[in-house]
Amino acid sequence: MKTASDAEFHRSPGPWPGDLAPAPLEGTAPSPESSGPFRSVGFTLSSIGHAVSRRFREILAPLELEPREFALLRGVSAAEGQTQHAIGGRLQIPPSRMVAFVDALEARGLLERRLNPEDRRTRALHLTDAGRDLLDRAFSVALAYERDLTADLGADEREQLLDLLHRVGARLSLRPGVHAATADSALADE
Amino acid sequence: MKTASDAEFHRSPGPWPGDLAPAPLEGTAPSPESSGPFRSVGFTLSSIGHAVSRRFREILAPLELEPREFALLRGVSAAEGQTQHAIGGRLQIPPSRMVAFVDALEARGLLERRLNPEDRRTRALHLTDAGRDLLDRAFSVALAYERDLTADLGADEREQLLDLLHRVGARLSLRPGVHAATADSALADE
DNA sequence: TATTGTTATACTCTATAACTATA
DNA sequence: TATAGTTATAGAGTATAACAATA
Repeated sequence: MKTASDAEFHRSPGPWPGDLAPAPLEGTAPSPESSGPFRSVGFTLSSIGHAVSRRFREILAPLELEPREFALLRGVSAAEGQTQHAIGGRLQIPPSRMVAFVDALEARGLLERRLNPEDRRTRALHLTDAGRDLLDRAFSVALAYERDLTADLGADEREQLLDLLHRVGARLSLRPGVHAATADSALADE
Repeated sequence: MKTASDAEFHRSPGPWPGDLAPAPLEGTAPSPESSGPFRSVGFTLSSIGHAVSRRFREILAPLELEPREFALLRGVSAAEGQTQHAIGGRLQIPPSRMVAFVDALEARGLLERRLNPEDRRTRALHLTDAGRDLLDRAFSVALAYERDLTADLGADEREQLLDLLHRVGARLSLRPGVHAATADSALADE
């Protein structure tokens, strides 16, 4: 049993260990269109997803913003004035982690905690003008990145890709255990 | 400047911070520019890649094998008898990390270090029978997972997906800096 | 002097749980 | 008694550098 959410703000599950072809390490460079006869969708998805995240982190770096900080600014922007608890809950950030994130962004003047006279335990989060400004810039960076990523795709291909991805993604949201693809079944025949 | 490789055995770049639609947290999206169903390829790739990795870790867990350990076993299997240094180099595992990984797998009797009389600094890595056995089982689990992931796709759709993914992936292997999509450009117009 | 493998150290990240102040 | 936010603590993971043995 997993304890709780293992969603966005939690530790990454780590990389995929390589393609399924038995001996890909010899010979030529790991070029994307290498001569492998079998290419795993799982491997490809995992490594491209990894690369997409890494690159996004890189292009966001000049704004001195981590992806998760971007996400938090977005979360505040989308629910301005809500409590730290509520916003953290939506992003599945544990309370104790929220403190550090908000501290850092508040210290940079990007958002602020406001006291609520009606419930003096809570802190309402608001973006500052600087925060809104930076969030706008981060958005435009993210949009440029998105355009760049899909620059070689026609509009129809882009839709096709998203459709196929969602169909694969739908397989993943099924609960584990009802699948044949667990190592338990491999253990069974030992 | 990055120090060196940030490939498979290094810390994950972390999750994508959410889709690009400005206000996705409320009930229905009152998004002004991207009316409704704008879905970012970057977001989708990142989150599905994440989910694929996480699930793979889960289905491998009954074998008491982490994805990276699976990768290392594969690496040894593909280059049996080569030095720890050489195999680690191919998988881009820093030397000091190799020690711990090999220690753990050797302690479980899955691989062994053999001394090389011709160069007594080096350790040649070999799989044991148990290691080969476990690797086989891990492979069959990975193949079942792959089949499950793509169960809703026809053979042609599968090829199409891989093709589209590789075309997006090709955008990522370009060096950063030559892109328009860096936050530097957003900084420029402040 | 360079290289292979090892060990040691320091640092980051984060999960957990105590703690406070309110309610 | 329960909740919002904070602080403290401990543990995992890992990058870096020092190190020993060998070339």
